Amino acid sequence: MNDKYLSPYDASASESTIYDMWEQSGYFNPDAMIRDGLTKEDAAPFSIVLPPPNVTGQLHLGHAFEDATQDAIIRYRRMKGFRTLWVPGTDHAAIATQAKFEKEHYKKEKKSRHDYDRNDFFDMTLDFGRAHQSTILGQLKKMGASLDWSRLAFTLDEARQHAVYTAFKKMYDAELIYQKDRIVNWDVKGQTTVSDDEVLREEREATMYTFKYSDDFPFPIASTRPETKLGDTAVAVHPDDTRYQQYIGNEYSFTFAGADVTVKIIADEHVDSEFGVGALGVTPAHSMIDSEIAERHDLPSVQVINEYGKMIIGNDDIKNTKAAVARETVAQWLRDNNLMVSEEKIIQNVGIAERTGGVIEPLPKLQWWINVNKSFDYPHDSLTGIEKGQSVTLKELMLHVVENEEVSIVPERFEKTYRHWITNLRDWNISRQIIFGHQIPVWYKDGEDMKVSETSPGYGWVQDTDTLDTWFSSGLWSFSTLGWPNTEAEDFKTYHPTNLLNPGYEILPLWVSRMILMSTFLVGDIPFKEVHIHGMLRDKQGRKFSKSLNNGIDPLEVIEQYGTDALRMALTIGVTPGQDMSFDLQKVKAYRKFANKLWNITRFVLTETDKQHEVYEGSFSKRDVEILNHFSERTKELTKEMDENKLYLVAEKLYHYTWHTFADEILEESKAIFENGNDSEILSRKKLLRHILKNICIMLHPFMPFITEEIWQDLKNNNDRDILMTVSWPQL
RNA sequence: GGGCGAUUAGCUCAGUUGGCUAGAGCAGUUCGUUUACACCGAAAAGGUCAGGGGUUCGAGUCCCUUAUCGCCCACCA
Repeated sequence: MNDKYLSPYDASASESTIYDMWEQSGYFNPDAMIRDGLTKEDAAPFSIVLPPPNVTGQLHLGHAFEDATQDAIIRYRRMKGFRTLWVPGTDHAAIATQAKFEKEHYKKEKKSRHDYDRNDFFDMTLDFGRAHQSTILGQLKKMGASLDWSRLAFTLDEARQHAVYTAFKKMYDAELIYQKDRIVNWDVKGQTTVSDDEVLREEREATMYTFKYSDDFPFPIASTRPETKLGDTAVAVHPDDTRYQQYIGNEYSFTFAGADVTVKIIADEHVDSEFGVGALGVTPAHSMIDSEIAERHDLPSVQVINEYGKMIIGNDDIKNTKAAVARETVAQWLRDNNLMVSEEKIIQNVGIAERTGGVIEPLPKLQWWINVNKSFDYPHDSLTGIEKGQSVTLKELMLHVVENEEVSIVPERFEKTYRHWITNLRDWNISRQIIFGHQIPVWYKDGEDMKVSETSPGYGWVQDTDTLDTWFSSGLWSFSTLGWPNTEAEDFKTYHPTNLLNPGYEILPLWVSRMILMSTFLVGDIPFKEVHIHGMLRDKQGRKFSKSLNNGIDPLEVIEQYGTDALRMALTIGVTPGQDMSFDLQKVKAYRKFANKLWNITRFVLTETDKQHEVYEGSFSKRDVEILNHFSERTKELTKEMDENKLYLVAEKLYHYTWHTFADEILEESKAIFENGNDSEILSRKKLLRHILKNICIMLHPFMPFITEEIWQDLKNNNDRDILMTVSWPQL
């Protein structure tokens, strides 16, 4: 026996050696598995794309959680004989990365993006991202992730750039991408638009002002933002509201805080007559709802606030001041002119940009959009339930594949969330006024129509300066990583659609739905068959991990102290899909003990038996047959649960069997047999111990890949495969 | 305002289509053991499955309702 079993299992001593061995074997790559006859040539494919981590920082425990789950599934499928591919990659995370880089760079150099040429700034940000990428890849390896590194992708590399531009052109040609001046979520601080999903809500105290526009105006209106009222072009009331019937259709002109305002009284179903005074001042330029009303009634739009959050009209006290300041100035003006009816403190939700924390100022901007409600003739014939040429909208496609169960969402309740979200989906604003990202492939030249092209159409053409929303490129992830737009690429043909996606529920609208949109339109197929949703990790007290709470746990430190296998078990057992889980180091500790238990079980077996015992040809004793039958029943049950991705059950049952059946019962009674039994009983039992321990290693391998591989190296027989990772799952 | 989830042992959670005496890990109790393992073993303890009502031969599981906590969506101006 190897002396190393005389001391407790030391994860740190063996894990990196084991990982190197795997990596050098090349078997993370399914092609190598086939080449060496470890996977059958005609084996069914099984593929997962790694949700690409943002290159903004390091991996946290949440990533480790995802990695543990996906790697367990991948390792299982590989052992099960599938042609198994897990594609690694990272996300350039446009605005998040740019914001972070700019902040750190400013701290050091006192220079911002405005101090650099566009290309230089882009390159600097890219370098920053690349540096994080290499850290991230190192961390994934520490986790034991059996990703095929030969297929590493980045959402901003050349191949993905080509995919992005191809996608843009196809959608533009189908008239699903359009350019339009519309109200956007403008992040004043970040100086860019953000999509609806990147706007967070924060409760803030505000004042509800009730006032009249002028003495001549017949009734008061209410608003928390009187400064925007300089841009009102209508007052909307409910059509059935008797109080205002007589005014509908009238037009009033007056000067309001120095601005010439003309409002028309209109009737709109949207107005809630119960709320406030039941009359809504319509500001088409600075409110999403109001702009919709304006569109219905064909009202003009007057912009009041610019990109810097400053007033562009109004009297001298107001013009050029910040909107928040102007609010009070206008309120004072109302008081001074005896127009103010009442002021009431209320709590309201304010939109905040997710990445920069800046207040969102809705204002009109010329932007690029994806139209989710436009009908078009479906160009593919490969999607179940939708025929080629059938008239559909992107929204309908997104709903169809989920309702049709082509894409199944686990747990099922998230289908409701998904459906609800898609149903209310508005057009997707895909342009961003930042530098780090895919520059929009649209070119302009004086006197010519704009052109969509991957490269410059020729002399004198200037490219659109906006970049694409980062989710545009990650929406392509399931197929841009597999060779698309070359639809003849081997990987694309073999591995798409992928089998499984393992995202957190918070990313369902942002990413999962976008992948479905892109894939159903561009490829004519679903991006993945199953969405296996995970919950969020929380700390011991059930709080989110966050910087402000400083309760973060570095997975690498946990690994250093307890070993990757222990961490992986802790992130697997007791975790059900979609359910949040609180993380406690106690748990990791417990599974480190388990690793050591397995270590000592091995020590016992290696001490008492040798490879010769495995080929003992006598029959098993009656008791051993009983044990074997029981074990194969368990194996059958566990295999079924693995097929259903019930990792939390399998891992726990293996833990229990190993410790409390194999060690506590079988090993204990073996001692007596070895002392008092007859030769055939002893030989039977020795063969049995090796057989079961080997199978435990095999089945535990997806969860605890390192220690099981380490043990396998000492346990394997001449006719066994060299590397446990490539060994076949028990056949029944 | 709308939607969803959670509530099971001191703590963290399982409990698949309703079916033996409701399980696991950790913590705690008692005893034991140092030639596989003290990162150990054995034994016991611990639950009106949030409350109430209903369906059923049978409910932790299905339905209704109440309560508490949490999350998501929604620019009542």
